[in-house]
Amino acid sequence: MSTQIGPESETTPDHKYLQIADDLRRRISGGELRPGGRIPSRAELTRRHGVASAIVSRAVSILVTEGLVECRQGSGAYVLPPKTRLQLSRAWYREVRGGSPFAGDMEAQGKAPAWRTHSRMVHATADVARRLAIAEGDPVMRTVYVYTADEAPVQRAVSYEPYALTQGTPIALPEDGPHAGRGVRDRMAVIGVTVTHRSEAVSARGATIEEARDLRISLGVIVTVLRRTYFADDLPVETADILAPGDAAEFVYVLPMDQAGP
Amino acid sequence: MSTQIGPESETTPDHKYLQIADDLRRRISGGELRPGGRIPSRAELTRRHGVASAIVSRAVSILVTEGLVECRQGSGAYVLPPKTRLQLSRAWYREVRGGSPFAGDMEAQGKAPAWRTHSRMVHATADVARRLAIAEGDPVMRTVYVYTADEAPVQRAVSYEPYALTQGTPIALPEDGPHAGRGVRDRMAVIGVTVTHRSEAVSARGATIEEARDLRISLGVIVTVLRRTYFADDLPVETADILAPGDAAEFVYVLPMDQAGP
DNA sequence: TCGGTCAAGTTGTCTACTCAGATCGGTCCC
DNA sequence: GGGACCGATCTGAGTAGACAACTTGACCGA
Repeated sequence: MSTQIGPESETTPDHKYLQIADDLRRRISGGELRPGGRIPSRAELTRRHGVASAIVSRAVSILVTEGLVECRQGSGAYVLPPKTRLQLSRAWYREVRGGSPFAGDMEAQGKAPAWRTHSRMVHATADVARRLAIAEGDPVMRTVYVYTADEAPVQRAVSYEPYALTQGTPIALPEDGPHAGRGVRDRMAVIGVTVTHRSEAVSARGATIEEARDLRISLGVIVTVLRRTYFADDLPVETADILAPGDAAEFVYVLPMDQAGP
Repeated sequence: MSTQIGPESETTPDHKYLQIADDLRRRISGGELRPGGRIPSRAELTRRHGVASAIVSRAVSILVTEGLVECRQGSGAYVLPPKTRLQLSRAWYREVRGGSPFAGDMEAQGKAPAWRTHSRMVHATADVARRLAIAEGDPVMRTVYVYTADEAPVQRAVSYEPYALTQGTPIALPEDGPHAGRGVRDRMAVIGVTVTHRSEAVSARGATIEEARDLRISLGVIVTVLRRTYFADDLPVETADILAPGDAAEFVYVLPMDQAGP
C-alpha cells in the first residue's frame, strides 16, 4: 500500500520560459526585485536572456497567475507585496456567538465590514434541488450576499431556502423583517426548526461573469468555492454557494480533536 | 446596509483567442465534441478561424486550465469526461476512527486508495517557521505524500514537523518504523504529546511545477489548498500544505451546531 | 502472427517580427 | 503656473512561420 519515493528525480525541463520565470522568482524572493518595484521590461529581458519576446511574455504571465506580479499595460510589470489573506472563520462554534460571523472576523482584522443583499424567488435548478432534497423546479428563495471589507468585496454568497419551509412565516425573506441578518440557525429557530449540523464542501474554479463583477475581479480569476448545507436532522433547510478570491481570502476551520464521532 | 444589485453591462472583449476558446467550450457543452473524443487539431483550427497557430494554442490552453480538455503530445487534445468530484472528508471526528481517513474516503466511494511518501530534513522557510512557531532555518522533517485513487493522483500533501520535537524518537520519520502511517495525532501520542486541536485554512491558486508533476495535471491548473496545523495546547506540532485539483476533488467538513465555543 | 520500421500527423516550444493601446515624463504655449 | 500635446516606452495581441518530440497506424519481412 505504501511505497517509498526514490531520491526525488527532479526532472526539471530546460524550457526557456520556465527558466526565465524561475530567474525572476528567485530575484523577487531574494529581495533584488522589491514589492512595488518594476521588473525588467520585455525588451530588457529579451536582451538579457537572448530569447524572443513571446517567451518573456509567457514567463511573466506565469508569475502573474502565481500572484507574484501584476502587469499594467503601458507602464510595466510590478512586484506585488506578499498578500496576507483575509481570514474567514468557519469554526465549529462560530454560529453560537450571535451577531454576524463576518462582521466579527473583519473587526478582529481591523477592517470595516459591510454587505448588501438581494432576494428573489426562483425555481430550483437540478443542482439546488438535489442539495435541498426537493424536486427540480420547486420554488426556492434565492438570496445573493456580497460582503465587503474596507469597501473592497471579499466574499459572495448565493443562498437557497425551500419556499415550502418558510412560506408565510416572518423569515420568508432572509434579509427583511424582524429577524433579518441573524443567520440561518437563529432564523430557523424562530419557526421551530432546529438546525443540528451543517456540511461544507470546499473546492476551487475560475470565476464566472456574475461572480467576477460582484467581487470586482477579472473573469476566470481563481476563486475558492464553499458549498454549504444546513440540516435539521438530515433534512436540508438551506444551501449556499459561498466564494472568495483564492488569493485574497481563506476559509479557516478550527477543529477540536477530543470529540466522539457519530 | 442592504441595497439592490442591479443589472450591469457585460463587457465582452473580442480577442480572438477568447472567441476560439468560447467556440470550443460551446461545442463541448453542446455535445458536438464528446468526452473522450479529440478536438480539432491545431492545423484545422487555424484554417477554420483564419488565425496564427499561437492563438489556437492559447485558446486550447485556456480549456486545459479549466479542466475541460487534456492535451497529449503527438496525439491530440481530448475532451475530458465531466468529473464528479471526489469527496475528501475533513470531518471533525475523522481522526478518531483509527486507520487512514483517506483510505476510508476512497473505499466509501469505490476507489482503490494508495499513496507514496518521501521524507527529507530541510531548514524551515520563513513561512514554515512562522506556522510552527520556530526560528527560520531551524531543522524540520519534510514529508511529501502523493495519494492516488484507482492509480490516479488526487491529493498531495507536504508535511513539516519540527525536528527538535521528534529527534531521537521512534516517530522522527513519519513514514518509517513501527508507527508509520498512523496520523499525526496517534504518532504524537507515542512521544507523550497530546494533540488538542487543528486549524485548517482553505484557499486556491494555480499549481506549481512540482505539484503539477505529482498530481499529473498541467502547470497552472486550479488547485484547492489547505494549510493545516496541529496544535498541542497552542504549541504547533505539525503543519502541512494539502492540495487537490479544484475540479477533481473537494474537501468536506461536517460540523455540529450544538457545541459550546471556547 | 509477431515484431520492427517508417511516414504522417499532432502538440510543445520558439523565433522574429508587427501593430494597437496605455502610460508617463517632458516641453511648449497660453 | 497650468494645461494641452508629443514622443518614448511599455504591455497585449497577433502573424507566419520553424523545429523537436511524440503518437499512431500502415506496411513489410522473418
